[in-house]
Amino acid sequence: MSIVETADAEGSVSLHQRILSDISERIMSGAWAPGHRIPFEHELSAQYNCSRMTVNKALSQLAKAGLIERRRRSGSFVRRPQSQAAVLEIHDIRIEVEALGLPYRYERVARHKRRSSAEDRALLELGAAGPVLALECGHFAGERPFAHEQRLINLTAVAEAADEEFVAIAPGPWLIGRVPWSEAEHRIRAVAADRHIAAALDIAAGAPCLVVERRTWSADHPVTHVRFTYAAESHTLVARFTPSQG
Amino acid sequence: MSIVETADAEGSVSLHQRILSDISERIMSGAWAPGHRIPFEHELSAQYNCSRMTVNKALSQLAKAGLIERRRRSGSFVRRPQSQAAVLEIHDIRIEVEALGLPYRYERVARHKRRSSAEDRALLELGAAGPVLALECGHFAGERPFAHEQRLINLTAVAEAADEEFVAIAPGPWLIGRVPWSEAEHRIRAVAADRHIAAALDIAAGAPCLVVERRTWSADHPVTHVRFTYAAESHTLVARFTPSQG
DNA sequence: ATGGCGATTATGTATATACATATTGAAACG
DNA sequence: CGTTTCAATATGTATATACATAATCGCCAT
Repeated sequence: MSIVETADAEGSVSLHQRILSDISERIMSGAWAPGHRIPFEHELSAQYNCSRMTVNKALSQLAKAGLIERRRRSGSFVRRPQSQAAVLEIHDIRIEVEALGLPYRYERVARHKRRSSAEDRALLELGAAGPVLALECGHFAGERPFAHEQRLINLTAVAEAADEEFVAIAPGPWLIGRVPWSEAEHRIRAVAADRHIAAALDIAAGAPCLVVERRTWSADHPVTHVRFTYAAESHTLVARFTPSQG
Repeated sequence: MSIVETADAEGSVSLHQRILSDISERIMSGAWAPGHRIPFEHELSAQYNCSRMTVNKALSQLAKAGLIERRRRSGSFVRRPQSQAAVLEIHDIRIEVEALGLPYRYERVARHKRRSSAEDRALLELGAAGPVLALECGHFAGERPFAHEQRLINLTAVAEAADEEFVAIAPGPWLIGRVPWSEAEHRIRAVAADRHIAAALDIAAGAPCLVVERRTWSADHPVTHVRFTYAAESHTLVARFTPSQG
């Protein structure tokens, strides 16, 4: 999320947004270095000839975005960037494939309904035993395998999934829109392909693969755990930067 | 950035924040599904017995966070989640290592000052030729190699780097705080270790590695390009979720 | 010196009010 | 019947005002 929304498209930006982008620019350009005290609210309201509330709106947003730190009685200060946070966009695989200009094909490989094993519960971070749906799917770009999907769905949280075959539709798009998620966690790592994955992706066993695992919660209930495995050549994750706090 | 900042620690939350978290919870839990019209500002201000401005503050934040969409004359509606965006925190390697409870060691392997080659310019997305500093560094966790760093610094943008040996301090921490960055781009992928990397990380050639590349700009000038290579077992990137707009 | 205390100051939150703006629905008109 | 116009409505922005809260400075007494 960019802080300054519709940056000077024309002259039709609100005052507090102009104040925000003015200050934000001075920080980004380095004119106001970390630690620098930016003008007090009453000074800015005099400069811009507006009320303190308007300035306050701009500065509050800058503080929430982590660009400045506000201290009562002392003023507002440019923050030192702490941890770099990048926004990683994780799209539906169909969209990723089609962005490459290749035809997308989906295939359901396997589907098992079972009582959750200890391993299932570990993956889903599930406390008690209950029914789960285990799925294995292939995603293709043209003729080549693009990604292999191994997914667990917590049927206690998403009972309707038990009646879905997932032949015509992939579980990802099926879940999106049906289940409101509140939280998710991604783990990204490199692995060597085991025999199973090697066969699925049509690569040599031991070849490097990128693994993206996602665990999703909805209102504190585990919903799904999915592991996507990509052959090394086929995929690069791109993350754009956000100047955020630490 | 979580939308509800200090969620009900005690009763000491501001009213607009309570309104925000009330609504946010109803959306997250699915009680208010995508497309649902949430109460008008004047209705909420009656419910909470507060002014419309207070409600407006809460709803504006929800809109900016992408949870709701506001339409003049029609009201505010729960948005359908579009693209999933996760926040990827990329820390300094020292911090990552120490988080594992292992002693951290840094080592500068090589340092070359040169006129930028065509490859350098491609990596930095640099237009004209100019001096660059090429660095190669090792990061160790205990006795084991943890990550290998290959870095280019654009000396046109960061002239002072020419006088730094980078023996005592790693280029990452050196650059942070000295150069205000405004933008960065990350590329994450899996590769097979070539002989050079294999030797540096003390792994077999062809073994899978996680590569994180980062390109950084400051006020539209390319500053640095860095490639971190991790042995597969040593590292997993963790990304937390943000319910963001698309 | 030093420890406490009150005054000062900047931010944090909330209010009532005002007018602008976009959009919709209905009435008026050709 | 279709089009234009207009009023109603919800949000968007800005104001002046008020009081709360936290942090700091300086004064004063010990």
